[in-house]
Amino acid sequence: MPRKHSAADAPLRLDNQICFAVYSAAHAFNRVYKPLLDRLGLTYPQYLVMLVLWERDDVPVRDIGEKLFLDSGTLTPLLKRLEAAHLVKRTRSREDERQVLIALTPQGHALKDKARAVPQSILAASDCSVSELVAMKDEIVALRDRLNAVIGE
Amino acid sequence: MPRKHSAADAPLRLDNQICFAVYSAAHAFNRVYKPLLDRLGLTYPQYLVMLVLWERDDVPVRDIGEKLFLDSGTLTPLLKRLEAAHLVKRTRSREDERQVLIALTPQGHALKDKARAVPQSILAASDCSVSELVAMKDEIVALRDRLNAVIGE
DNA sequence: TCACATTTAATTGTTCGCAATTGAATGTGC
DNA sequence: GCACATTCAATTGCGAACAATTAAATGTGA
Repeated sequence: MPRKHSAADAPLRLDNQICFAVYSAAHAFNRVYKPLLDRLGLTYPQYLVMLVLWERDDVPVRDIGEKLFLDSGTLTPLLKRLEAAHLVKRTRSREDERQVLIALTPQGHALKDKARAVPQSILAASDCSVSELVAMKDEIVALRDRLNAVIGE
Repeated sequence: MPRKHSAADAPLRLDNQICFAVYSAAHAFNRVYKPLLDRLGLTYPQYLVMLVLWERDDVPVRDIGEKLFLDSGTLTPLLKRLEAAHLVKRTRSREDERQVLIALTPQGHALKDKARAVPQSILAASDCSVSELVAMKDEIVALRDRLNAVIGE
């Protein structure tokens, strides 16, 4: 007779699933970021794009997509919103007319200084030592990369 | 003179951010789940709702939301889709007419058996021992709960 | 050169996720 | 019993996220 909490059901229990842990942690991060990013006028995915651009400017959409694991269906409208906010400029590459190059505007560059406060606040909110966070991050990245390897068959 | 990779910029670098690790790992999980859940006719958030219901049936929307950290704006349309797929039934509670109770249909119950294959496939894809995954899961859940505690001031 | 595949971004349609609002039901203090 | 706040789901609007398709530019082989 199957009981309410049979051992066979353990793998299906919500609290046993690492994917739900990751899923719900991502949402929790988003909620902590929200008020911080509101001050910058950015959403979290837009913030990620800006992080990429602050590292290297004038890159094709495809490069941004590879770093963030996002495709053009997500990035095209997002980048248009960043352009509407005067943070980036989108121009067709002259060497390869298929590519659209994304470059920061002066305002986009300037926003970087304001953004420096964000990681500090997040560190405080996580209530955790830097070394612990780095260790966790490395584990999660390793897991992510193994998962992504499976997707590519 | 700020160089290309100055130490002051380290906290803003994408690869140093645990939140991006979590964010991208969540997407990677989603992509691994996709083909498995397609066979069940479920999306990942729908699968999470079914996990909750397989543990305890006939619960108000609010209870599901608390377990999954989702609100009615997300759950109402999702539950209507599950109802359209004949997996759940939505009925107003007679004790409290504000509440909508979600109950599994026979088909919803039956789907549980097919779902048992899912966690196994995920375990294989993560290419990791169960004990390692459990340890990681506990760390991530602890981090998530600290973040959620900050949100509630 | 010319047919053909590949690359790249854009578009369309569906589903999440959440903030803000609405409206009905319930509970509370007086 | 009645004004008032609270609770709950539903709704609206916006921004991701992604699959599938489209269209243009480029590369490749015969």
